[in-house]
Amino acid sequence: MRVSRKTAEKNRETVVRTASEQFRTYGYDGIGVANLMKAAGLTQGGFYKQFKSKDALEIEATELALEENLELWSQAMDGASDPVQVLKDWYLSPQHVSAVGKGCTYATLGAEATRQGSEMQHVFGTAIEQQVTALAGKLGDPAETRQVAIRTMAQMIGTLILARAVSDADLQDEILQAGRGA
Amino acid sequence: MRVSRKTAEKNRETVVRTASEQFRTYGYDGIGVANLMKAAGLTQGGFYKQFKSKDALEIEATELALEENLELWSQAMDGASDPVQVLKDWYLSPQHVSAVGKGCTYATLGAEATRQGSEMQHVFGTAIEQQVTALAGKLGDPAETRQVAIRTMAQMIGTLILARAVSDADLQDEILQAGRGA
DNA sequence: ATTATCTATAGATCTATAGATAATGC
DNA sequence: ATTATCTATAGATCTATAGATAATGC
Repeated sequence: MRVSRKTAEKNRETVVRTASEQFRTYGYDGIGVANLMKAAGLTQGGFYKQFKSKDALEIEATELALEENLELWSQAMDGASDPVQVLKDWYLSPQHVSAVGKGCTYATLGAEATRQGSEMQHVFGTAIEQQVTALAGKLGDPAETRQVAIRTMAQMIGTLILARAVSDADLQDEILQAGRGA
Repeated sequence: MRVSRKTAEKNRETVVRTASEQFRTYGYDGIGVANLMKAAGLTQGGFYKQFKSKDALEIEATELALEENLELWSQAMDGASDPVQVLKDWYLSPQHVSAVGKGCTYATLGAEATRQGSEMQHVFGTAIEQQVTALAGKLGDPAETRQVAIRTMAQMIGTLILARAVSDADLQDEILQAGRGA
């Protein structure tokens, strides 16, 4: 039953990574500790030896998801001559629309974060600040870049949420196209 | 205990209206039938004589919330010479940011709707289509108006979600200002 | 000997139902 | 007599804890 400390550390990371995808897919309240641990290949009993509470895991999993976000945006824009257009095309692709669990955390959990208390808001606040700074760095005019970066982020997030909320394929297409344009 | 049919119908409407606010505030999974009925001034036992299931109430309450949305946007733009700017100023005001329960349903429940099954997606799809059509009707150039309407909606929704996800007042202000500008 | 994970379960909460109560509506 | 709402509760599920099990690490 017992595993080595190295394996235990790996198991813990697997739980956080699994949770970061499951929360994005089902919401914080949409999946319980038992199913989370099962999805990570473990049993529920071990959970509270690794984490203080489900709330604590929500924070850790969200931090990981938001770090991945930052990394993915960076990669998408890397070396592009028109970084914003490349970012939009990647972010608003059908692949990202259907990749809910591995996709943008702002779009999946941003609205729920508002209800999760001040610690979660702090996690989102820090991440948004970093994301805006990183995106602004890719742009030209330093005076307006932060405002442009925020508008670009908001536009993409709002577009992805609308596209996903819709079942009609034509309307979804129209929404994504609008987001990619101007 | 029993009340007149007229009162019973009124009670049912109170439950739907209360639910439309409570779901926006706490999420579909964040409030139970017992607390919902208590918030409407009734007890939980009567619920299932009025509604088939909690899912059925979620659909009805969301339909009502989305109808109110359409109405509010319309009112905000009514008679304005620059309807989009007026709409943005109203939508991205500090009042709307804090009025979660009575505020925009796309921003509070749009991401969760994706997980609630095809019936809920259909409800959102229909509402989005109506909202886009109504907003496009307020704009000029008929060729691009739907795309502009969608972009405006997405931008506002994304901005509101980001603003609410943040606890830092300065960052929230910066986000809202970016959304109101160009 | 220590401890990572397991099985089992306590206690709270959630959806849904059953049957009692009392006012309406024929 | 009918029925809108109430109290009470069944059964499922959720978070969290207790104690058993068996492999690691001194």
